[in-house]
Amino acid sequence: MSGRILVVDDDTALAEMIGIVLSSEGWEPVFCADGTEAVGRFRSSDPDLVLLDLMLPGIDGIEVCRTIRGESGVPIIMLTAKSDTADVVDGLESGADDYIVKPFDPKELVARIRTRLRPTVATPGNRLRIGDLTVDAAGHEVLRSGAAIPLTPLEFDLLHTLASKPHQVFTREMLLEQVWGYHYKADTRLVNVHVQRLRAKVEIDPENPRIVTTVRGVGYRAGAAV
Amino acid sequence: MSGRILVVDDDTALAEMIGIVLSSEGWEPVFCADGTEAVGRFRSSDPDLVLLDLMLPGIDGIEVCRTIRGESGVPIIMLTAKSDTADVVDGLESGADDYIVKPFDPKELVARIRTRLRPTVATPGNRLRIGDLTVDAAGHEVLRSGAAIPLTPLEFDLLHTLASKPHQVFTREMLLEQVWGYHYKADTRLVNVHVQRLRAKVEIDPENPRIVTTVRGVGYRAGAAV
DNA sequence: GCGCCGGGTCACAGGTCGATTACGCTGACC
DNA sequence: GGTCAGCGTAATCGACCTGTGACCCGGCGC
Repeated sequence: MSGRILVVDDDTALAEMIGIVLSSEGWEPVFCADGTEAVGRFRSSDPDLVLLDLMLPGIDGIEVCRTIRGESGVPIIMLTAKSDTADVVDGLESGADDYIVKPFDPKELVARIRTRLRPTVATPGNRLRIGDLTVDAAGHEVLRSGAAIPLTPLEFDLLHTLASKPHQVFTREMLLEQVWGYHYKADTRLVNVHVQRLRAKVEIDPENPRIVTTVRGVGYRAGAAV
Repeated sequence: MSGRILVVDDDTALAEMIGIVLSSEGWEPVFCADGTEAVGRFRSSDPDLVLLDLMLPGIDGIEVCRTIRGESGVPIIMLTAKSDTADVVDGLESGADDYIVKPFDPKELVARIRTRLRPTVATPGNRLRIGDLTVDAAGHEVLRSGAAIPLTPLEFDLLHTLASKPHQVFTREMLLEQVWGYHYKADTRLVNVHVQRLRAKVEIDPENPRIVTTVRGVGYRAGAAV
């Protein structure tokens, strides 16, 4: 789970500390100390998340937040010394996704960033749960009640992609793009075959798939119909 | 933006206060005071958001959070008296989307709930409500009290189109264009047949349709006459 | 009562889509 | 150079949609 993070704060000492924390988690910090530059820096760096101080020289943080939110759905976390509830409300209403009050514990910062970067729904660490399976992204393996199920790299990527957004339907085109990296039109029957191979390994009863289910006319999804 | 919100808290006084706040914002609160019942209550009520106390009789809040997150991408906000950072981290890592420490300002609660319910790019909460049904566009399925109703692709498109504008009457020509893509004149009886097939699956009493109603001489609409 | 119209119900045949199997290719490893 | 796991392609089979025609039913005007 890597990502580029734009840090907008005029307190250079704090920004430096944040940078260290982010780097240690494997994220790439991009800095900006001025509100007027923030939006331009956002456009040029195209980050995966924005840490935004409310009190900024130049434009107000709220205004920056609105502008960015107007252009993008990127997660924005407000970061400020103000603790007044009214400010929290204003911040969230202006489009921020979260709000952290200084001083804060770096661990909490990391946890909240990770939550925002999490692809919709995921479970702790790098582990996804789907049905009675545990998909360990870091260890690149799939576990059922503690026992590892051997999968080929492709099968693992396929399962991992599906499990990253449980219940969301992926079309074959989406899977070809995300798993195979085919950005152009390709034979979608390829997906059928590999879903079948994946099922043969992970499903308890391949006749009635519960891990990877078919949505006729659309595609596949992780998780059985409730 | 209306929504059903499941409140899991054993402090009945607090729950009542929260209920008042939620109602005043136009949200519909559903209560649960016990951890062991929380998951079942979640499945039956199919809420749009969950407010979850960490300290619960029965199962631990963290465990409840994990279970719900394993089944659904519904936003979860942790609500707790603990202010230790480690708890915040645990809560977020277990799949919660936000974390509020008691005591809290109702305004902040509302702001954070609104933020989670806000349609974002990352979580396209494309869920439509029609009668007692939930139409999940992303998951491409229709739910009645948590249970999925199997529909064919065409039936789903038809219901989704009707549900996208509740109470609006669609002529058969409009439906042929939007659902079938027929831009020219075609046999409109085709629509009758598929509406009938759809009703046979989604209506509790097909004799008295309440999900898809007929407007004689005009067409069909989702929802009963007002 | 009778005929017309709009809509509901049913059965069937063709077609589409997905599951499954088989087979050839390739690159890694010994 | 041989072997084998992993992957892509093709062909077949079966299940399920889906469009169409036929018929029924109730309301309405004559």
